[in-house]
Amino acid sequence: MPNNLATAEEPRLDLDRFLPYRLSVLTNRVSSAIARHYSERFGLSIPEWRVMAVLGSVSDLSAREVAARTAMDKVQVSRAVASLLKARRVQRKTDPGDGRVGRLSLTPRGRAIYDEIVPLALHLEALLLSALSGDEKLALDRVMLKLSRQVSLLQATRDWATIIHANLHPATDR
Amino acid sequence: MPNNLATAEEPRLDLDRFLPYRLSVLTNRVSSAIARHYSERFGLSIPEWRVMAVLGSVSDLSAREVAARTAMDKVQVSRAVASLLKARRVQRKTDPGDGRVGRLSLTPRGRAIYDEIVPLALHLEALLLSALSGDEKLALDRVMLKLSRQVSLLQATRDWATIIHANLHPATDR
DNA sequence: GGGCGATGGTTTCAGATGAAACTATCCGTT
DNA sequence: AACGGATAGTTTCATCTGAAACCATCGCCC
Repeated sequence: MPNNLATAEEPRLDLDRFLPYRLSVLTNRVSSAIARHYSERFGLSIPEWRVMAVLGSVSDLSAREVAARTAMDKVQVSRAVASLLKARRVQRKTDPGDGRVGRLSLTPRGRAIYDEIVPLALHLEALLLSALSGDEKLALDRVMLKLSRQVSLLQATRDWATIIHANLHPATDR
Repeated sequence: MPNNLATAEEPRLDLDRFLPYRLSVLTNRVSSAIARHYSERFGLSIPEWRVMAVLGSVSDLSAREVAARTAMDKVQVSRAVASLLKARRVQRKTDPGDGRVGRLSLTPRGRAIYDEIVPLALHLEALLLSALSGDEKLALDRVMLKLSRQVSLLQATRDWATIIHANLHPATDR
């Protein structure tokens, strides 16, 4: 059995088999390998790259919309955009109908970088995935979807932590 | 096909299907949900919790050994340990045979917290995994192992980025 | 058309983080 | 036993990050 729970009669925690920990280690290693790459070659941070990635496929988004599509918060987006503006990689035009909103798009310079990064990113992904069989890739896809949905569900549950805690300690709360 | 690469005849990047991105979003959501929990209830950061988690199952480790087992670097461990020492959750005894080395272990107070957290952590993991079938759990386990090994392999490759880049642009390097 | 709550976005401040410098101890060599 | 390089661990410094405060504009209501 792969997870701790399966054998959890007497509670025992082995970090190496604990899913949140494994996820975190794997992700950090993947991210930092890739980040180093983006950064060395293009001086892009991950937030900046994410903003460029979405603007590369859909233009004229507001910062709010970029945030929604990248799972970043508005502060992160604001900072990434500020830096990209300074480097003339994206441009902002105030929305004609709403003075608060800035419509963002790649400049030609930004587009050139985008066009160079995309094959690179895909190649990196392919290298990673080359360790998996076709079935495993499909399974990974499905499992990640399910886990994502499950996290959303759990987060949406009001007072998740409390509920869990109540489950574990039915009568006493501290 | 689940990944971008499979359809990469004309390079196109959809962030939502890009593995490193998906991993990162999923992990961050899992981690921050859990971190909020540890932090609210016990005033523990993730690094601190990791240190406690390994000391809970193996005592008298050095900071170096803790780092190795948690995939943290020595600075992170040093800071986490400093904070745990101050809170009297772990204790350090200088190694009798080597004055540089501190042997770390949980104090009774630390052990009490550990004993309270472990079932909680396992329960959280179980909630997450409850979205998956048995087969899917096994597949997840296998796939994560393979991906981890692949990342190691790629990182071990000298000058990974350069090699990739060379593959993509056989003749010109900027 | 003048307030007023809501929304888009930025700035500030304080704590977290990483890289590199630093300290202390150790071990092998002479 | 003294030097020099290696190792354990800490501190410093500069950057990053997140939360909350902030500013501007908007849409609604009177």
